[in-house]
Amino acid sequence: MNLKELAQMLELSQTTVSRALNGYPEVSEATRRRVLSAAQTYDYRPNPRAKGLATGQAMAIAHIIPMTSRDEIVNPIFADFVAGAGEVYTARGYDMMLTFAADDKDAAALRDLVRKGSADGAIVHAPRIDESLLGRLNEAGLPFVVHGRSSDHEAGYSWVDMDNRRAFARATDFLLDLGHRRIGLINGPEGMDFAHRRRGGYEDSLRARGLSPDPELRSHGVMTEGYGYRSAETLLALAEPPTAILASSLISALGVRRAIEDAGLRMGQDVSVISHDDDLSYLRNGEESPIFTTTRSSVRDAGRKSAEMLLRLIDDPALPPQTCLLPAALTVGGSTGPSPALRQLEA
Amino acid sequence: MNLKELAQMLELSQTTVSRALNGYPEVSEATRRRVLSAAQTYDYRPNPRAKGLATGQAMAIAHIIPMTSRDEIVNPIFADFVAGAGEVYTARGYDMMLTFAADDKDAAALRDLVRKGSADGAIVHAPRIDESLLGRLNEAGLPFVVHGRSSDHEAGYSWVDMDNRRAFARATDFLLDLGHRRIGLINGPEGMDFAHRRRGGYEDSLRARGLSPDPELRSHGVMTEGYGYRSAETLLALAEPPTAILASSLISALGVRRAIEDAGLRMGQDVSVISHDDDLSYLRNGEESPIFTTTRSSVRDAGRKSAEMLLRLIDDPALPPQTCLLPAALTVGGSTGPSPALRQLEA
DNA sequence: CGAGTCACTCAAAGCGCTTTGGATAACTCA
DNA sequence: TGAGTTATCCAAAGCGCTTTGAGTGACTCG
Repeated sequence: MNLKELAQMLELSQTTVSRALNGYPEVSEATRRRVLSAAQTYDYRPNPRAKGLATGQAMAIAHIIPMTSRDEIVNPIFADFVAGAGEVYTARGYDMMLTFAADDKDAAALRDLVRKGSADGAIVHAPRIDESLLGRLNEAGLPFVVHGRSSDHEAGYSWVDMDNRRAFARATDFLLDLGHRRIGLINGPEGMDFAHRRRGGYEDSLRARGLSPDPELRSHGVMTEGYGYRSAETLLALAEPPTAILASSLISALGVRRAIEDAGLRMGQDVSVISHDDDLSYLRNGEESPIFTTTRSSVRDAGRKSAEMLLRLIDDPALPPQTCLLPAALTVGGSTGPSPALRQLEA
Repeated sequence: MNLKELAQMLELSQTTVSRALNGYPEVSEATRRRVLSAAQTYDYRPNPRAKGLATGQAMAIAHIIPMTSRDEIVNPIFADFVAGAGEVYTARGYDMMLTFAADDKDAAALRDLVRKGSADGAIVHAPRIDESLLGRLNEAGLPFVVHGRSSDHEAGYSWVDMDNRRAFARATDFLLDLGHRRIGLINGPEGMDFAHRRRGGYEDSLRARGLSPDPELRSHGVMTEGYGYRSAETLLALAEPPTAILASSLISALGVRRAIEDAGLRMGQDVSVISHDDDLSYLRNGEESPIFTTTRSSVRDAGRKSAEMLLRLIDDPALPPQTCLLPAALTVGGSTGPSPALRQLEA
């Protein structure tokens, strides 16, 4: 059942039917009702492609995942983020499409998207410190929102980001207040923007207390459980091991904890741990009482926020770049406590 | 730059240009080269919507994620699966779109998809034991592939699935061979098909040795770390606790391990653990030496396989339903050992 | 040498929708 | 009463592509 047929059934022109369906004013209420109910009973649904061709609107949002290599770690955050964004899209009738942009080929893929193409807007995931994608998207004139930021990218663009710097500064402050002086940082991959910012917050906080960050206490890597384990193992084997560790993800924090226990130490007593918690639905930080002390910010929520922002941008292209900085809550769990030195003093 | 303009530049008809571009034989090699190079230099890209309208092909695959509630746990497997499928799609020029099908509203969403609509085919994720989606998709005549199966669904459909039954039977056998007699099963959510099959394999294996499955040793739930912890805690507190535990996911296995250690026991000695491992890229089971003994099957690989199967089905609609049962490798790690009874005997 | 092939190429119709630029009839108001 | 509005509706022109059905030379062959 297409427009033409429906119009014939109703003995009306396609124009009138189209207008009735799309809520244009130049249709009498009587005919509109008639059209609407006919559309209902015949279960008419406009062909999105034809509509798109005619209007130039695709009613679809592209999610762009930069990938340097095929085998790159899939971001564990991704599923939750997308679920959040998906809620918003379905409510507004938008489709959602996934694009993997391999660094070399992405130019082509993006151009495909853009040329009044398959998507009305895009969301960029996991940007690097200097994400070349952003420049290209800006040139292309496609509305887009970045989940995260790209520190070295100077041009304006819209983003939704967690306050990584502040979160890690607060976590570091918290540990310093507990008397810890040697604090390890098991961070995300070197080139990622969020990792950059987290390190910034951590180092700022240390410097603010007159401590100079020790490169030995810092590591970068893909945040697997094994990476957390190995990094912590290395840290604990140092001549002067840290009494507290900051982990960039709950997954690697699980590895950190394992390393602590394997070393015969107790987490929260011998070694304190704070992790960032993306509030992933399948990796709750102890449903009842929190195991880890964390800086928490829901990725799903960030997905929702990003989608809403993007749709706003699409609705009104004149809008200046929007930004949204999500705070992270510092919630205290069982993985932190006073530094051993402080503990001795108290005893 | 569109076809018309490109044709004008070349002083050819749109027909010829279109044919040259799409590899039809009735174009001389000379003109084809000319067209191709012009397309190259002017960076011409056909408008996918127009192409779709004209051909009836959308060049897009829908991934359907059944959801009963907004807040349902997002499947942690999803990101990896989608990455695998995405590789195949991009290689073949297909787009990938995500659809969340809330049980009540999905009828409409699916119909949208189907009516020669936005997608040429679909992949259904995480089916329940009786997934009503499948019936609807079959009626609709849209090619689709299910990741997993739907036991109660009798009509034919194509699927790619891990051999859940066999994997869990083998794991159980392995534990039985080690002398374990009380084996716990910390399974996935009750209604999910894979959980159903895993339990089947586990119980079959027990029965084959004359043991009757003890309902007390079995639990169902969403596979978070916390769920693994609580379930294991409960099991270990039984009057006659299990000496071995089967976990349905590495994430909950981490919880199981924590519970074992919190109870003052040692994994692999006092309590053996086997987990299923979906080989997720961000949750490696010990990059160097495996921590857990697992039944492993790569979800990413399943994604690739599913996508390939679907494209085959789209290319040749006459094909009968295809199936692909992926084996799971039983790899021995440090989390299993002889049962305490056997250990004593040996001593 | 004329009919039949072959190798290329083209004009135009069509995919299903929106939108422009009228048309028509019914009303208004001086 | 006749010009100016207003409220409805319509025919037809796109949107950018594929594909059908024909046309045009050049070439083969009996």
